[in-house]
Amino acid sequence: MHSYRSHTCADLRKSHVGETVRLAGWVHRIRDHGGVLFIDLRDHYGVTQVLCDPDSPVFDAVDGLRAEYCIRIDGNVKARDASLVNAKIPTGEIEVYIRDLEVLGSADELPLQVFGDQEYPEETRLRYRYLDLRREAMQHNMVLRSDVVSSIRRRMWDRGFREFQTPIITASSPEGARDFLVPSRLHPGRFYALPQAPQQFKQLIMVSGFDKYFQIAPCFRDEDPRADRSPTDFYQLDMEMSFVEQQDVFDTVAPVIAGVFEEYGQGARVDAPADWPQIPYAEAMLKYGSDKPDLRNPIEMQDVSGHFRGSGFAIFAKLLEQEGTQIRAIPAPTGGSRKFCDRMNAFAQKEGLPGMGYIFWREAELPEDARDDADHPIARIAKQQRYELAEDGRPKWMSPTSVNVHMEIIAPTEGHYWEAAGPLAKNIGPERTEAIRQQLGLGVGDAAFFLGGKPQAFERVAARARDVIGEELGLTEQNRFAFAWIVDFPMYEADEETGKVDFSHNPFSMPQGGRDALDGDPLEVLGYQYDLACNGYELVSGAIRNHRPETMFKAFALAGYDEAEVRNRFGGMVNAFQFGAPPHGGCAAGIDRMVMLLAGTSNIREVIMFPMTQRAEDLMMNAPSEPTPDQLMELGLRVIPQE
RNA sequence: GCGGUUGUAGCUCAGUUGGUUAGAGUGCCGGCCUGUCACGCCGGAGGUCGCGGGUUCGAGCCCCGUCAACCGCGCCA
Repeated sequence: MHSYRSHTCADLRKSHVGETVRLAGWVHRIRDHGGVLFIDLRDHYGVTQVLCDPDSPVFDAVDGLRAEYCIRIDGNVKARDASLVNAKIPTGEIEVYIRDLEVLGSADELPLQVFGDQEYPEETRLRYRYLDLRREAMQHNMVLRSDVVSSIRRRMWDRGFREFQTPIITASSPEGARDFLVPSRLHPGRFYALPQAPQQFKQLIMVSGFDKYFQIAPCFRDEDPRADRSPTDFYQLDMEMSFVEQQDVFDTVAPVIAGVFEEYGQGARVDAPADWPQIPYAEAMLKYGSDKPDLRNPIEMQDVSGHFRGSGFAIFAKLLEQEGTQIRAIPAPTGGSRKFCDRMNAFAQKEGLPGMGYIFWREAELPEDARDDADHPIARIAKQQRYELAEDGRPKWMSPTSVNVHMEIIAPTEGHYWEAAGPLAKNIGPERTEAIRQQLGLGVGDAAFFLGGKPQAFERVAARARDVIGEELGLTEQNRFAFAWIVDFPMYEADEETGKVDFSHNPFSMPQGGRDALDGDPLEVLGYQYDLACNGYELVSGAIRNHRPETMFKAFALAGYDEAEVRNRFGGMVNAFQFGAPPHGGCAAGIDRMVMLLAGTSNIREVIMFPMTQRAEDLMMNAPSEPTPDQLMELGLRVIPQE
């Protein structure tokens, strides 16, 4: 018999009854009934109940076992009595009567339990990651990760892509994030860098004529992490194709992504690639305040500046006199209560804004003086509200936003109207609030929130407010993966303080309109640069590349890099482009993020085997650590003591 | 670099207005229990209240500083 096992802990069924088997695994749980001991023996595959009665030659040894001992047992498979079958586990019809025991690895008292679903602080989980990983949820996440990667490889392969490995120890690409540097022993004072992405290599692979490349590639960036962003290193499905335009890349990648989400999305609705909208960057920022909108949330913001210009609400009216300012409304169907509005206002303040003005609509009786006076402003408003049914009987004011939220609301009842409530409404008067209501397509029971200033200053909070409003009002659809291509990214942006023009995204992207487009205002130039957003996350980022050296030099010149500097920094690629570079483009999809979405978590560390902490330390391996003096000497380095 | 939350038994947490000996669950140790599958019952051990300083007759609780984890800002072609 094999030294450790004849079966796994998930194998045994009624058909094995009578056999002598050998199992190995961990002691998941012990139930001691004095005369009889039950042990749930667990391995990667499942759990089998092992029974030890006083007749067993190893009774005393079994009595000494504790949770998470790694053991090997021999025993006889016996059927359980019908009343004792455990329907929760596939092996629940049998149990193994133990005859021999070998302790393969004993266990001290545990810093975290493998059994059960108790939550533990991440510090504990990361320090004892190997125990954390034994837990059911983590075993599931890691298997999912492996399956997703496998599925991606198969799908790419099936589309004619081939996987090639690119260097890990390579040259710095100083235009992007902070590099991880690796000192060179053979060249003291010089450093390699870990690639932030295989960007230049994959473009060189296209120049080399391979046509379609992909790689499950590690990427390294020395930046601070977020919940959805791993520090130090992460993995991307990196891909590139020759002789393609933007739409060709979309048509190639979308089925791969959609296929993976359908395969592992556990029944959640996956929008069909044909239905993925292509939203220009500027439109995304206006409607969602973000270039990675969550389209499960139907709320769309609108510019309502016109209604506040010269209005009685002095704060906004004055604000609008400044250049580049705007008042943006976030409609909140069904959010029409003071309690909800106040909570959202407090949210905005917590996020660092002065606050969020709001209006909400409620049904109110017509004022005395409006009842018999058809020209009374309130009477006119009431009349409009009563007759705004469309031909199909649907309220005219219903926007796509509100249409599936409250179909039952038709119009104000006789003698009533929809009164706009809230301090903001009082300041700007009934006509203006009614115009806002009509523009936003809201009705009784709804609310709208208002943010003013320069869009860059409030958009981030507006986007989060939109998320929270959609979530709290139950407008954001669950069990769905909603995708959208964000296109037409600007090539350049101006630094807010210095006004200096720099690349806003990938400097290797082809400007729309090519070389000629670069003669005008740089801030107007759009790139063939695109992202794929899914449920509020940036899942994919890519571009059609700039493969013409002269266009590239011009593009870099606009950002203040002269030809010599470009040759110095990107010499390998620039040189290559002088020898017949094909038009090409591609993208990179975040593997960790994809698995995170599929695992239904919002913490990327849940799907990374051995993640770093927020301060980029590995608590388990004790990294980073101090080098020995010999190592430093050999590398010709000296550490400057920090203050 | 900045802001916020958290830090109490091995682990997860409670701890009131600053007031006697800091509690519960779980785990651990001991005892009882032959059908449990989150087994049950009885008993026990286990505490630098993150660390340092301060206020006070008295600090887990208030103040200052500091460390760590997390969340966010900056950052992230």
